[in-house]
Amino acid sequence: MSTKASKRPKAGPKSAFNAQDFLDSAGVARKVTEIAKKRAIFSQGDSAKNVLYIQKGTVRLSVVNETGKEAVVAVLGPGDFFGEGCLAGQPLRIGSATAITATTVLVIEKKEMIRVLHVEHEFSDRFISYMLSRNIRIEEDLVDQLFNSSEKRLARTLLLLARYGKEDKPQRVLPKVSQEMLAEMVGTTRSRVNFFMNKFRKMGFIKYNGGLQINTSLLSVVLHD
Amino acid sequence: MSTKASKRPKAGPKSAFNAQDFLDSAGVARKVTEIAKKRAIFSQGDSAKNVLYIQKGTVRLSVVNETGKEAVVAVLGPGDFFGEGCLAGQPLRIGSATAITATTVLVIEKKEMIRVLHVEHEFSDRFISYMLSRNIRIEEDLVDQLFNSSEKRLARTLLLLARYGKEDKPQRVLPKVSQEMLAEMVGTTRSRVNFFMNKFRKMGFIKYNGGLQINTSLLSVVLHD
DNA sequence: GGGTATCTGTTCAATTGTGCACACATTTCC
DNA sequence: GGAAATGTGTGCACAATTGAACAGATACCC
Repeated sequence: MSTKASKRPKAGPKSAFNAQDFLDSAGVARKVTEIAKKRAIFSQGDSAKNVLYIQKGTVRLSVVNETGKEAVVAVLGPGDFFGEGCLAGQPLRIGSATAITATTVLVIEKKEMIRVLHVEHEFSDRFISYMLSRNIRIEEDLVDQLFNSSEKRLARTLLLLARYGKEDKPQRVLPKVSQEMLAEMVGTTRSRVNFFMNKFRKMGFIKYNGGLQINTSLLSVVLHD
Repeated sequence: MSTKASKRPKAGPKSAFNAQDFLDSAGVARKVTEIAKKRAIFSQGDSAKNVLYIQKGTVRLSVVNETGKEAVVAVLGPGDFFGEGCLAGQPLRIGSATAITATTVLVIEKKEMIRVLHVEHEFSDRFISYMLSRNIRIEEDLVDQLFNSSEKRLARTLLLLARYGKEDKPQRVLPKVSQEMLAEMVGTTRSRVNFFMNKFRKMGFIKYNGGLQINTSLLSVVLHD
């Protein structure tokens, strides 16, 4: 399976907002579900009846095409919503959601979600903010695809991954991601990723010390030609 | 100027909802502005202080990179919002909005927008719906880029353009779009677009009769290999 | 510990896409 | 009308990317 294309992890950290508190106080029919590492939360083609909210863990959204190629559309973390397409009338899930690490999600029924959006302003604001920033992120990813070569896209992906756990330290050890996964995130092939990773290493932009370490400021240079 | 990358027109038609009515009834500080064909509504780098709502016309959102290449991120019509990035804290416009045809927009101040979203449920619903479908569309565009060759992307773009004015008629005359613009929408070069357009024509998928006509069902075949 | 599955490094031919260039057609605007 | 700006049809050298293969390195499971 999985041969091609895909996208980066999530952007900034979340506020102190806690969706569960709201849902509790509003008496919402919510359900907390735990998903083990590598388990599917939902699969492409499933019927779509609820919106999910991540309390803990990391979730990967991906799409598979007819020929079996897989693309990672997003990597989300605590405070992010997903599966919200059903609110726009999508009857089926257009992609799959998989837990990358052990994950806890809040399952909110579509109907409930709509009701709460009307009742709880803070919740509504939170959701709108989320949608807005997600939009910005997807649009950036799209523009990145339109403009840049796979080398630059890989550099960008690595930089975003490095920033993931925050900190502006020049060097950061990354959670382990295989070249295959990087290829799916960048939207290219593994051989291409391998080629550029070795190139970056030779140029001192990245290092392998047990985990992968990247030199943020050096690697950034790749983005600006 | 403008050499590369970009995206399709908007999706479905809008409901009978009229934002102005809401804004009027809520006593919103709104402003109606008319923009002539080809005129800029805002430009990349401008400060971002309001959200816009299209009442009439067609608007193109584009981004230019350092080297001057341009990518069309979206083509929007009546009922669509744009410039909403400022609500998520973007202080500057990350792209430009240009009127393709004579356009009438409602200019809603950021602060007002936030207030109205809290007060008017129907307006809030409308905005959320819009954000949801736009999200879906951008994500589709992204997946399209990740998976498909420029030939398929061009076919998809043409099909979406054909569906633009609705109708399921097998043939439809399109609003005139230059190959240059198509290249920006598809995310490739004009020579590539020209090559495929001629190929499609030779195969009878499209025709030039004054305007461009496309045979929807035949062209669809390209998408499925 | 040892077998198996997964990941990495590397090669390479074939395909796809880019960037130009130039002639000609069509539209737009004094 | 005629000049200038835009758009179209081509061709072509060269760059980037794919896809597939295979061997060795590592991680993971019983």
